[in-house]
Amino acid sequence: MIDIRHLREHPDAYRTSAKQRGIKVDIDGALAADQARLALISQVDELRAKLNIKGKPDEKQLADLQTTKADLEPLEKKLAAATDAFNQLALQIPNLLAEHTPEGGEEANREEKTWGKAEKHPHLKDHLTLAEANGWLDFERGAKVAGSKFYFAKNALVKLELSIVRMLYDLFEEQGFTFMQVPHLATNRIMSGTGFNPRGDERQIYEIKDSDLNLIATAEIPLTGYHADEILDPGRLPLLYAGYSPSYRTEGGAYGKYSKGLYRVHQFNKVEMYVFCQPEESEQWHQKLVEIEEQICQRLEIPYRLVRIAAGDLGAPAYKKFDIEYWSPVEGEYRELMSCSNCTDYQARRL
RNA sequence: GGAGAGGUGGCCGAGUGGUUGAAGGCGCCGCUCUCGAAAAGCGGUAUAUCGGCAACGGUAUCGUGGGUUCGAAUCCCACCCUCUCCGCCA
Repeated sequence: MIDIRHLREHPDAYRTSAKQRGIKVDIDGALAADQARLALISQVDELRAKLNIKGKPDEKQLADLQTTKADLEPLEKKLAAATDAFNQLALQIPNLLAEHTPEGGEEANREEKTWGKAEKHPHLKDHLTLAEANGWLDFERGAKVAGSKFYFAKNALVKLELSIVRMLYDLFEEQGFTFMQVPHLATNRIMSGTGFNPRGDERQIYEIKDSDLNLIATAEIPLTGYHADEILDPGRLPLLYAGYSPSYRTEGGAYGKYSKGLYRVHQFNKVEMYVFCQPEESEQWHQKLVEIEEQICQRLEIPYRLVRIAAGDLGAPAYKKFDIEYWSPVEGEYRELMSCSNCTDYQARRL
């Protein structure tokens, strides 16, 4: 959710952001709905003020109160409808764009730096061939149990993951993060507050039938919801959290994208870092998180590059985003490994 | 799954239809006292939103959503959550 007062004053900034992201939103409609809403709020408040008398009314007052109440009811209904109409439009408006966000789609993503040697070794086995040959991955049986793109991980691969997570635990502890295991289900409200569409057309989320719960697509979702409805004392900030959880994604419409082996699977484990901080510190913390991600790659001796994500490749909540892509020596190209976004107050306002 | 109890401000806790946004206490902030601190005393201390340059004023908020009423923290209905006991399963 954007700041409506900011939108009133700077609608063009939001128009530009939406346009560059390739998101169609009705800014003028939202502003008009906002004005309609404001007009109704003052009318309703005025009538409510009349109703708020102190003590017991006499008969004449009582008659007036009943008239006022009759006038108020239709206005309240209008206001509720106007508020809904406004919210529906406002919730679709994406966050602002940071300065120097590259214009264009995925192809406009800008390489900021590289680390390590990017050498191609086509004679090496790819991860799937290697893992299956060693009995580390079993997609066939995964499919038997849960369908295509599900897998069993075994032995050394499991040990590798546990080891990496253990390493991250130490790193996060060192950096002052609270490492959490989180609920793997979240309500519609928390999902959409985070910026995911659990029930929309483009949804990538598994929903739980006959409930308003969904499987999380990232630990970002429960971590964002962790402080929902709370007003945080600035003295407690920054709050540094890390979450470790499976991520469940339908990956609908993923055909055509690179999807061999462990790419585009429906379930994978992931660690998420999350910081709640003062607005004026968010740029600094964003940089810090990117730095930690780089440190992780460097400790693991994984060659990578840092990429600034272009406007057209950003989701609605992100104000600024970097990806870290690791170098794949088999394919001879960089592939997405981690990402890091500054969402400013977008999720905070929704939750 | 069944039975019971309960959800009130930063925290504890009063409050069963009308000057209750809510007693009292704790905490916090300011002042007095003190060389300083503690103690004591006095005063102040919720959030959101609308209007206003501001002072300030209006509205809403006592788990959530509905309902009754001129008026609801208080009465009715549904749901959510917590605690205790029983059952069932692991």
